[in-house]
Amino acid sequence: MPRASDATRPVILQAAYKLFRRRGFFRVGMEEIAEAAGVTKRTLYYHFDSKDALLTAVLASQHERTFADFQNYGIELSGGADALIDKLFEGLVKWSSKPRWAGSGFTRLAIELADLSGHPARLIARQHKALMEKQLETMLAGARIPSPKERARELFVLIEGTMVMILIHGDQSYCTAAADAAKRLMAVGSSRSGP
Amino acid sequence: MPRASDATRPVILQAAYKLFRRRGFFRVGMEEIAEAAGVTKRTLYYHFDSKDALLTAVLASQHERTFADFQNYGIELSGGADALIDKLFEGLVKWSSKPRWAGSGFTRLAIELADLSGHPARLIARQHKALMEKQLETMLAGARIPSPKERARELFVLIEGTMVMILIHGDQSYCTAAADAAKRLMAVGSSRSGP
DNA sequence: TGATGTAAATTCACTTGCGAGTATACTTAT
DNA sequence: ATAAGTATACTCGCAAGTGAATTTACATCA
Repeated sequence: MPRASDATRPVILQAAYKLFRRRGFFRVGMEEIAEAAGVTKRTLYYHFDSKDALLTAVLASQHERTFADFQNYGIELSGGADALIDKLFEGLVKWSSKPRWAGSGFTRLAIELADLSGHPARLIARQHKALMEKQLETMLAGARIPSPKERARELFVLIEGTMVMILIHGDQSYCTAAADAAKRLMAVGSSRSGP
Repeated sequence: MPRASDATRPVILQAAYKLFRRRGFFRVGMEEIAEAAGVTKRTLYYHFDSKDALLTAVLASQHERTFADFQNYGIELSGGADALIDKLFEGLVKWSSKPRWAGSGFTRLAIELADLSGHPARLIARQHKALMEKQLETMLAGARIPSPKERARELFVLIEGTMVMILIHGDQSYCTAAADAAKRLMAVGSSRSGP
């Protein structure tokens, strides 16, 4: 009983992303994804040629969602950089509190496929991170921070590192530590403190 | 033809670690590990009860090695914090230049087993990272940095984040960016820059 | 309006291969 | 002789991917 042409795809993509993010790529089977999406495995293969193709589509779709959200996110940056940083890291605290949180799906996949640098999913993850960093730069520029490009990169590294540490230790206090560091970095800019 | 009693174990551990770090846990088979170690799969199961047990032993053994190295590493910190930071991030540049580099094996495993927080290997990875952070604190204290505990944590987050970004983008310039940020963080300490 | 052909969409049941783990026999040091 | 250690040759289950039939939406035509 075929449903409306392209109503199934989004359902599959959403179910697959949920599973991939939580348990990784290799430990999730197509059967399981099919069940979660309420379809048969064969239907999966009707919509996606292979597991790799599904992964690639999932990441692409998730990038659309996430990146759009992040752009809206930065619209009302009435406060300065400190307000932005607080908002970012408070958001991370909230996100990482979710019961089965397992970090960024993009980061997770990049690491899981660390040795497969040519994999299309890797390319998407890379582009996603690059765009997010760029968007962060735009936000910092909007907050009148000098050298926003350099500061954005530093902030991004802090955020990624924080997510890893929360994942490893299950300790969200890394958020406040990183937020504090980030604020100081934005304030200080890149002036070598003379000897 | 049995070799000297416990000569085989280290060989297996080394071969397994190499493979686990490069390709992750789930994509490496016991057969493959056996071949790499120059033994049969059955021999693996003689020395280790299961793949999980092998993983746990591998991480434990690798922690011994790495942590000892890192302790010696900090012995001759003649220079101040800046010298230490340069040394750390230059080391990271060198390490990440290796042909098949795939980041820290501990981080990789923690992420790959993100949903299995009870897994013994996760515990070892966690302890390892905690000890490394502690050792960093000791080094910073030796370099007369104020609040070494807080600074060590910030530095650690930067390092982890840098490794992730290098892995994602294949771009080592994150090292210099992070090193610069780290130096400023150590210099500035945690003084809120008043408005 | 209503029959009907057609292609999109879905299902059930299957093959196939790989990988974890094992039963059992063999080898060598002491 | 005996026990630690290694090898050969298996079982077994799971997961990726497929073949062929089946169901429904919808356009077209009498």
